Amino acid sequence: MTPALQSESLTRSVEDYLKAIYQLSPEGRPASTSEIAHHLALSAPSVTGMVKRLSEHGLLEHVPYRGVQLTDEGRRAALRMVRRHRLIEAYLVEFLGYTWDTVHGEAEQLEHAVSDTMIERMADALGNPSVDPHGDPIPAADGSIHELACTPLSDMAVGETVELHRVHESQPERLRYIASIGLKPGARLTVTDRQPYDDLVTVEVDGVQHVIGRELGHVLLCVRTEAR
Amino acid sequence: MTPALQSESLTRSVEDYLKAIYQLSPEGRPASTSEIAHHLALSAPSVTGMVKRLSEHGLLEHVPYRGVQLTDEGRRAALRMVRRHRLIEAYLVEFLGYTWDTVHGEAEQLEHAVSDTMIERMADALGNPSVDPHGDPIPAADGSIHELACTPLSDMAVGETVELHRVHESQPERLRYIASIGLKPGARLTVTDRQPYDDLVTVEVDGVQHVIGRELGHVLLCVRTEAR
DNA sequence: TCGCAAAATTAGGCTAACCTAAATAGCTTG
DNA sequence: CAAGCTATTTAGGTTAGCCTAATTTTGCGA
Repeated sequence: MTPALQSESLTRSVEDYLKAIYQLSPEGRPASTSEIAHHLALSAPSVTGMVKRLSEHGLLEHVPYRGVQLTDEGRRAALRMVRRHRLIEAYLVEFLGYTWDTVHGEAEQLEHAVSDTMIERMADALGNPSVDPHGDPIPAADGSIHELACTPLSDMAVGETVELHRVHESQPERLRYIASIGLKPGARLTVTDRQPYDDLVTVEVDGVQHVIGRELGHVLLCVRTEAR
Repeated sequence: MTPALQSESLTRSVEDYLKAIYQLSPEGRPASTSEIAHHLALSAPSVTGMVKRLSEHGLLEHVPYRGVQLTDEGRRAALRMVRRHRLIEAYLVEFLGYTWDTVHGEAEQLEHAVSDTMIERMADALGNPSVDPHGDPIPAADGSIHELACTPLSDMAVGETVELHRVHESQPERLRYIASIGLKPGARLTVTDRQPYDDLVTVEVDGVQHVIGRELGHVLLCVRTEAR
């Protein structure tokens, strides 16, 4: 393995790859070349090439034709990017009048450009929050992260009342729709109906009924509560 | 000339070149290859190569062996970068606890990464300031810039009382020294002595005398005032 | 278990930006 | 006014990161 890349010297591309691989491999399941390519909007051969370089630098392990896993060093770098991204999102909403549908793209750029010092200043200004505006947990500076156990809305039974914790979506248009029907982290909702086809569930939010399809139901991560 | 580069598509490097050339050519005097190379810490051949590309894209005019001047389009792009840089500096000092000696490097990165929207939000949060923490004027969003007529301290005569308006310096260590002797934009100082060698002038700031050499004297830009 | 489709990799190329070494243009001065 | 120094440009090469086309591997279904 080539002399370790210092954390400073990771390029933008490398940072993007590491973050993508981290997000594509929950519980350390390997990520495939085509998943990574799709996530980053690149061709598969480009990914193969970069994966080779990154594994030579000790940031990940690649078993040809089998997939890719981050090493501890790679995971550390990935979590650093996730922390940056989510803190930036939180800062933009809190201090610069952004709404949750517009922060992703801006953060995607800034996460590569901001110094560690500035990130920590932003964290301080925010009071070291534990979640970002979508409810996603913000890894600590030491790399620890506490994922709250959530269940997708689509797995909830009729009659359950739940609190919405996370909204796993980054497309602005979809986020605007979600917000428009009152769904934000912290919202309380009750499952009032469920169709035997297509995982369609009906929920009541703020006294209004909405039908939620399969795709959306997987994006809305909830925690069960007692009805109030 | 090749189809105009859209403003969005300028690379980091191109933005740096344009800003450098702008800063190296007051009143439209052409900038030389070696000046640009020195300013950007690049080799002269690299500059020749980039200059050729930029002039093909209509951002500047190059007369071989004679130097380089920005076109209107190039100047617009350069002023956009200067605006970004200075607003970012102001924002970091005002809202994130930075001091004037530490903002330059951070802004140098951020100026390439921040969206136009975010820049304008920062400007609003600051109340659309006209100068940055070093007293340098911030170009307006439309590209207009109002340079206050200043005189270097080294040109002041004994007995004059002046107000310090701009400090043309970006090296952290030097800025810390300057601040440590009470010199900040807005400071009032009186020239109490002048040596017949080396342009050494003695000034009184807050009742304390300091000897200022030639280099520093050129960096401190002042406006004459009546003694109070 | 054979054959085929999908996934992955290899081969070969391109562009932006940088570099060093070599050649040339322009200025200055004896 | 020629010699020589300096500034600049040309020539040729490198690296990172991307691409398409061709090839190879894997796994699945008949």
